[in-house]
Amino acid sequence: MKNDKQEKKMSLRVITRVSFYYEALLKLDLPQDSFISSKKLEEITGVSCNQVRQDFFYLGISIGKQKKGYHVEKLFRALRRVLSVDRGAEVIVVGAGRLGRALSEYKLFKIRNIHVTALFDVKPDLVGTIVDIKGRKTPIYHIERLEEYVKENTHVKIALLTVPESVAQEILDKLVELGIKGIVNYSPRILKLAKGIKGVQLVNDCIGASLYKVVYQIYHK
Amino acid sequence: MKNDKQEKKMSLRVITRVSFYYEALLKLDLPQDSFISSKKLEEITGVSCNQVRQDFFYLGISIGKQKKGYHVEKLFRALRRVLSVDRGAEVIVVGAGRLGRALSEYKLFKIRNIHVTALFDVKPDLVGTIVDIKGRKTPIYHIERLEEYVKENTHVKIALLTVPESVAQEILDKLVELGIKGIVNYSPRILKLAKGIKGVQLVNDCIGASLYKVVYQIYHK
DNA sequence: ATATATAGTTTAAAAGTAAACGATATTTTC
DNA sequence: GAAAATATCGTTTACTTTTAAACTATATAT
Repeated sequence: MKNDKQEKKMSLRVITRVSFYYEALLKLDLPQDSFISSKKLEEITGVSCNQVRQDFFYLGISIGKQKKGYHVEKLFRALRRVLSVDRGAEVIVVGAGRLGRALSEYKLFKIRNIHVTALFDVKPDLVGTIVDIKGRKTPIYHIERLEEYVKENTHVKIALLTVPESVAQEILDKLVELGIKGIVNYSPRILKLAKGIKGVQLVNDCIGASLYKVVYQIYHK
Repeated sequence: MKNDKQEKKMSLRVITRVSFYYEALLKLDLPQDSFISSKKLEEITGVSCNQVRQDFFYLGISIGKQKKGYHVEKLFRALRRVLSVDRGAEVIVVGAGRLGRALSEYKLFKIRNIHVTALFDVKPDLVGTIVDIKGRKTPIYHIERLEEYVKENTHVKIALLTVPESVAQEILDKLVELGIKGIVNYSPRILKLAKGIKGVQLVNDCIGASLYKVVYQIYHK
């Protein structure tokens, strides 16, 4: 079966791996006209060389040279394109607790051209303060100002949701109502979009689950 | 094909969902002798009722009554058993940055009987301080004391790894060498166990990837 | 007695992963 | 310089896991 080279829809797994390839290239900072093999990418990212080639095939990136690998500059451009790095994104973080602030300064967002422009919370000791995110002064606003902010900053289309699960669904609905088009929910509950909502991207991510798995595996061996 | 009811190996996906069921039961706090249906569990956890039944079937939990659902007390016990909640776990966090500290106070660890007993870091302004984790005073030690700590606290078998990716592999290897049996790696790189290592559980979890996915999806619609 | 809600089970479909294979450019050997 | 060996790719195939749907049975309610 031939790969038809048209744009494919990537799953979360694929996107994660492709991001790793991109970040590996950035980190290695090889000469633009050198080559990197799938084996080398395995070393750096931990993704098997078979999987690397499979991903490139799936994405229509067929620029490899036998016995050498992939031309660094070409690969770099190809990855930037599939990831839409050039377009970047400004996002807000709703819930300025430890997790929210940790995400705000997540190192790898910067090189992906993703920037947190504001945080929101209800806690009086957080609201009104300014956090420093890689040199940028970023404010924490009261959550009441969410609506105003989103309406004034129409380029902000994405929110990271790090509020307690008890209010997560409610705030998600509010965000969607305000026109937010992408949400990552980090509360330990699978949130859902209200019926009939189209064109909004929602990803649920439970960061505690990995530890659950390890605990489980240790007791079941 | 009959379900043979022997203990099955759960994947991360299954464990995550089962944890949600367990946490939903805790949260609802229904009378012990009432019933809860798969539909109701869908409402609370976001997991479809089909998937709920499928999971229970897979796990050999067949305690449902038609037209009523699952007996709350029985279900509660069954879930505790498959998750090994009773045995609990004490874990350490290596890397006391924002993410490390966020995880330390992760609400749902407590109800799963998981407790962080110590954090480790190299930063002078962190080392020596005490953080309060749900009422427990928890120390941040210099990472040099890792070996000593692990050897003195042999019941600690699990570590959460929240260090920069540049040192992640190195510290993972160290942890394994010291006898740690389970590690969750939160750095954006797929770490691997050294060749020949058996009986150690490693899960790689990249918390930034979900946002990457949302950004991607928004630009590819 | 019939209808309905709900479970348990099976089946089918989709997604994801790993492995194998053939092709070819470069390197090595004679 | 020619032939053989090798590294590496692109592609295919097979396998496994995961999810979704459909179906059957039954206890309760009408």
